[in-house]
Amino acid sequence: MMGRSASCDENGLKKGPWTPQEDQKLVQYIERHGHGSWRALPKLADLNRCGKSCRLRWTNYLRPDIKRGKFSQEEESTILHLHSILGNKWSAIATHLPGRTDNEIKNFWNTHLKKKLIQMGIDPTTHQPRIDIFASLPQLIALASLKDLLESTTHLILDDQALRLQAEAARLAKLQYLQLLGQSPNGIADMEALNLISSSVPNSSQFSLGDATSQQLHQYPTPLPHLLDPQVPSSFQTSVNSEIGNCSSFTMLRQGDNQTENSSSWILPSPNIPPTAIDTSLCNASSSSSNNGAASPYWPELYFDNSINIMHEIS
DNA sequence: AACACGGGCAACCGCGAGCCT
DNA sequence: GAGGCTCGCGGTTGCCCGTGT
Repeated sequence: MMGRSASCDENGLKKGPWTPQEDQKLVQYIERHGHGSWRALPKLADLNRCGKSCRLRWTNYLRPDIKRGKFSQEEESTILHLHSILGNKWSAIATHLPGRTDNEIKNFWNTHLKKKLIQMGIDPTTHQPRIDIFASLPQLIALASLKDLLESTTHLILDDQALRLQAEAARLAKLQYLQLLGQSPNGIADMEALNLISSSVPNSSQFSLGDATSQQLHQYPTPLPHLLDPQVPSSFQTSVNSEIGNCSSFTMLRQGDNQTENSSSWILPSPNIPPTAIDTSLCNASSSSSNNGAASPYWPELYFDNSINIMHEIS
């Protein structure tokens, strides 16, 4: 590979958080002379930092045109849209968000948007509904049914044998679910999703995976009412129920629900958008530019209006 | 009041691309 | 064409602070 710049810890250069004095020196120097060569800058500006650190500090924090504060709904939508096309091309995404840095967008994605998508049952990498999670529904439904059945008869059979049966059933269901996750190509994302699902379910600790043998089924809440994220509107849930295995007609609206946080409207393409057409026009095109081939046929129609322009910019 | 925990974010690290000699 | 230098990008780390116990 090509040569690489010297590491910042050479020559005892300072690392870590910047002091106001250092900031001042950097800003004053760049205002007077421009940054020029980043490698030469620290010496010229009397900073005991490496050039890389100076560049990062300037581009991510000190630049005068940086917009700080919360992301607006419009910005959030733009990021989602662009990520669905570009994948983790944060710098490319940042060029469409004036005043926002790639680092800021990346952090916002990792801490907010990614979780939001997972909670909504959407794979944050592909931006497609997570049918692998839905595929595990039968196991969980079976668990719920068994629980209901047992509950209805608990007053008749409360002896140790019944409790052992419950525990064994719960254990088997969990093992099945673990096997399912193990077979999934999205293993890690699945675990994230599971954690998120668990975190959104009251008493969800009872669904933890580490203590399968010790749990007893009668402790479980009825999973079904919670299984689909309560934050996901009913129109989506209904659609999910009827469209498992046929995701082409997903419709997802998130308008006027009881989200407490500052959420934007979430709209998945309506059935009148032929996914295959979008696949060929966008997904294929983006696969060459995106590391993950992360392209989605499942984002709002309005997002696609300027997609062609963006794709032109990419190429 | 003290401690533990988790989320958010700034900063660092390693790699690859582009340019120059 | 090979090798060196610089810059920029994306992934990751670790600190800080708010919140819960």
